[in-house]
Amino acid sequence: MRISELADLTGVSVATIKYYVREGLLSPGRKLSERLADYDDRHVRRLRLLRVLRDVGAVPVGALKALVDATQDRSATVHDMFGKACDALRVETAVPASRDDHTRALADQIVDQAGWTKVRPDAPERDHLADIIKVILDSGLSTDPEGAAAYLPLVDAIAAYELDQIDAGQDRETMMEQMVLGQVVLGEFLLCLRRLAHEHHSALRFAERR
Amino acid sequence: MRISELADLTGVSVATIKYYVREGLLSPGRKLSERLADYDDRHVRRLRLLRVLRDVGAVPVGALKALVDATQDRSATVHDMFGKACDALRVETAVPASRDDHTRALADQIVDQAGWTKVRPDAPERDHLADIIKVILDSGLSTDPEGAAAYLPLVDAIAAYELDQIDAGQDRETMMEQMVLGQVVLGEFLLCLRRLAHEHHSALRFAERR
DNA sequence: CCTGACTGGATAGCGACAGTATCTAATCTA
DNA sequence: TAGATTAGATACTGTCGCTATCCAGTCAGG
Repeated sequence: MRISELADLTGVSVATIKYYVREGLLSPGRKLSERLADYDDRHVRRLRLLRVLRDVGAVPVGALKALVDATQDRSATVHDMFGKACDALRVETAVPASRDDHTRALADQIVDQAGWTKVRPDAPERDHLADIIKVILDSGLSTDPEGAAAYLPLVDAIAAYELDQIDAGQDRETMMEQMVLGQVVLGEFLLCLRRLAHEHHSALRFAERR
Repeated sequence: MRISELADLTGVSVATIKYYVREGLLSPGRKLSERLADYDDRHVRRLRLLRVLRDVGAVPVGALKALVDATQDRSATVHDMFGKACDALRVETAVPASRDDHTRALADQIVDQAGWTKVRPDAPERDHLADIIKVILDSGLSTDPEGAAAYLPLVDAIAAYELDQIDAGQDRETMMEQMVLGQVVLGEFLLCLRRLAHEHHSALRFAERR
């Protein structure tokens, strides 16, 4: 199919498609001649995926590039690929405070306590967790620092459920797609449900309070 | 205190403080004279809060303004105020697709099933949930549309725990602060834990797979 | 009293980001 | 053969969240 059809089919403008090709998010079409290339349904799929990630998850274009690159490396295991996806999808929280050994230790302790033995000891996510813990402690949010424990089984159940949804029988590109969509869209789903639950529980507690 | 002290204390530049005052995120200092105003520790608190919301949650300045405005309305109940906070903190997912009655019905059904009876029938979050459900269905993410049911008790437990952390004995501004911090920072915490859990469970399932 | 640093307020500018638009020369299609 | 379309390059736009500059008035130290 030609580029204009691809644009019509996906609702993405021709200019944007060209931009994505330039940025390496989308492979160029198969060249038929100097001024004509052919796009197939793999392009349609990819483009739809990219749009969902941007529209729903506001994933920056640079992160999308990292995701594409991770899929490309065919020597890595699926798990390595997923690890790179997690790294790319983590929003860089700008916490300029210097690294803090204490909170980092707390973070490791939480991972330990959750029983997530397979998390790389050098996973960047651990530092990120430490940063967030630092913010929580600094802002006096948690009177009970062990309260995190309450989250762990719940989060574990959610993550296990989501991973079970991924069909191991598919090719790696499809699996990556499911992983990334799960991470972003179901993450949004989760936060949305949580806001609704907040509204309900806040009503139970504070409806009368002025 | 003078503006330069406020800046030093919070690590926010004088120019940025002026910008926040312009945008209505921060009240102007108490005027001592034509060219001098006094800032107190309420300004320090507010400023620290604003920075956390921006640095950790990437909350847009416009949403921060909505939050401040919601706190200002002293006639509303605490619950109304929290409702406005939820509205402001929802990232506008650009799903240009037309509203869909079917997914909206599904959304209402989920809220129902969760037992969140106190959620306003016209809560904007319901539409947002409908949009996300539409994306989930369109992208063929969920083979099992009832799978959402698995999330509900977990999310409910998390939200209930978080609301219980809010100290009803405080003034409304402090309660709002706790609510908003909980929403944003603990939301980030939750997603961070989830990514770690994803890494663990992905290792269990796909470590060998190439 | 003088001088230089600082202030509130207004306005203009900047850099990153995510596209858009324009142009060119070639090529396809009616 | 004429009008539309294309790949590719380059330049432009609009939004966001600050920054920088300017102004004139004021304060604090010597």
